[in-house]
Amino acid sequence: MTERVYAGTLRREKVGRKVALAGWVQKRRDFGELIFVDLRDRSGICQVVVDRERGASEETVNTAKELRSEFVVRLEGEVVERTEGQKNPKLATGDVEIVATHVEILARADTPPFAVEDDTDAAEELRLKYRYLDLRRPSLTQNMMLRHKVAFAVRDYMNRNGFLEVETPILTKSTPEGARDYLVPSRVHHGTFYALPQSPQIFKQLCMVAGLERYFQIARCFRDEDLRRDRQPEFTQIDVEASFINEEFIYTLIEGLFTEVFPLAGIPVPVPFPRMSWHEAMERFGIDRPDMRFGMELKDVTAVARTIEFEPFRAAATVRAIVVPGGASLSRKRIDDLTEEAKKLGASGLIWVKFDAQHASSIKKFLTDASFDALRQTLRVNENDLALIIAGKELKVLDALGQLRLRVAREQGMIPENRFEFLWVTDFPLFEWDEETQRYFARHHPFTSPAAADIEKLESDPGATMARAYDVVLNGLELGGGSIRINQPEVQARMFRALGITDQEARQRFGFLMEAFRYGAPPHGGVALGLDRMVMLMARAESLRDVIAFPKTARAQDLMSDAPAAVDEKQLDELGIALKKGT
RNA sequence: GGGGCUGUAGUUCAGUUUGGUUAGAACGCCGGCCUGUCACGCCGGAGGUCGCGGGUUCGAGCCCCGUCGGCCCCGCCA
Repeated sequence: MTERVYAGTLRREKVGRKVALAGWVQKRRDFGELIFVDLRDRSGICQVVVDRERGASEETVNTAKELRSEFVVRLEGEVVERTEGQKNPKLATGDVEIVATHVEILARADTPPFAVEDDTDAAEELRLKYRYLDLRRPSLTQNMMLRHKVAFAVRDYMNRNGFLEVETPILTKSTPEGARDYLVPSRVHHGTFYALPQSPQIFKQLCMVAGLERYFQIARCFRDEDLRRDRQPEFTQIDVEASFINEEFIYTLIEGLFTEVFPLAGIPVPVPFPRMSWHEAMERFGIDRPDMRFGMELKDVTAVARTIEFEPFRAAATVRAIVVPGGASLSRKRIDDLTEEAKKLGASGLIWVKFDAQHASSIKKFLTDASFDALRQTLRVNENDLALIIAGKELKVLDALGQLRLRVAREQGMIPENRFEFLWVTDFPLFEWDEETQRYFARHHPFTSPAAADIEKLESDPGATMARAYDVVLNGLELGGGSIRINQPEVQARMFRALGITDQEARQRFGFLMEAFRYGAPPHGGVALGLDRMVMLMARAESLRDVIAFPKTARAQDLMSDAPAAVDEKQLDELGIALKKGT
């Protein structure tokens, strides 16, 4: 039997070879006794010629006539160079074609509900229902291949660096706090539930207590929260933990990993990555994961604003601005829309100043020539720039302006394509104050170590305590984050107290971890990277759905299998579960 | 939980403003012809639960109410 080769790999070097191809019919072009068939397999597409005048029997021609889109075929023939004028530069294999001697239909196919081709305009809803057809489209096939390459490279790299891949339980225990858990009822113990892991956090720390020293896992994680284009309810983390290490070890490890992974998609990775404290990120970009591909940084104009007879400026704790280059040409309507957006983002209002001949501004009657010039100098604007100014409480102002910066940049086309700006964000506060519940909660998680110098602040000034935590950011997207953990039981106890968790609650929720730490926990720390997001950026995809084989919709359903679905009464009985009326 | 957009042949859409004869187009599909196509071409043909349910009306794809699904954003995501 002739050896099968992949259709997309055929090039001029293969001319003269007898080969077999197997795959799906992309397209048939029928000229009677001459038939062209585009054959697709996962490697690509190659044109096949079935020609009565070039050795194809009548039977072979008749078989080729029967072919329709998505039929599965096996065929044999010879690789032949096309004559000049017959070559197709649009096809990677366009210099050659297969002159077929034999064609066999392995499986027939119904007409697909949409054409299997890259530039499909089929609705995503339809494509998700027939996901196996969607995945045949070369761009999705290639995304799956890229994802495999990334996962494979990660395993290889981690292995070379002495990390052991350890599987942790999927059926685990709910730890309230954090995201909503997916629950799995226990049949053996009615009324109790497993939770699917939000991350293997506690187990990987137990691996450190267990003395495995270096752990990693390509781990599925589950969070029952609403979806976004970059958020799926189940997703994959590259989960890493190591003992006897510090922050620098993690930075070097991950930078090294990225220098092997991102080039798989042609993306260069200059190391080391720049680093920025959380505080600086907030001040300059109004966000803890700044997109460094463009400027338009936030500027502090509080001092100048105080000189303006405009009450909101005088009353505000702080006044900040961004400068939109050439933004003076923005229409009044557009600026009004931005004002609306700013209000939705929590700003009390949006002040704008155009640095054009008219000095147009929403506060023109308060704006003297002197203050206009002072603003011009402080902001270092050019002619025809536009300043967008927000006054108010510091965090609200920074946050709203940071969001506005991103929207304006997107709409004004200020974000360069094909640039990849990596960044470490460091020195996070350990706690965040929650207005709603009037208490502190852990910004990262409750096992994050406070900075050595700040341990005493756990009791005296929790809000000022810095964490040994870090995030790795790419183009404004959080790729991952981690921390050096607490390994001293008494520090952990103080941490729980600062979080308002009683000893009893702590024992109930994390007792096994607390107990484990009494038996000698090495200093350790780690990081978790979003594999899906990494592949999404590498594939230049718009949505996580484009890099997950079988993703869920915005309402967390699988349109192909129809999950989630009702179950039999019998199944519920076995679990001791009765549904509430009306559901 | 809130906001925006959206659902009409297999597919992508038009038709909804101003309710009115038989709901159109392109691609795809089916049959025929065709030896250099790769958006093949030419001739002929079939194909509709206007998401679903109810209401208003002499009459609803179009108006009203409800409901289901898809996408994006806010909240949420330690």
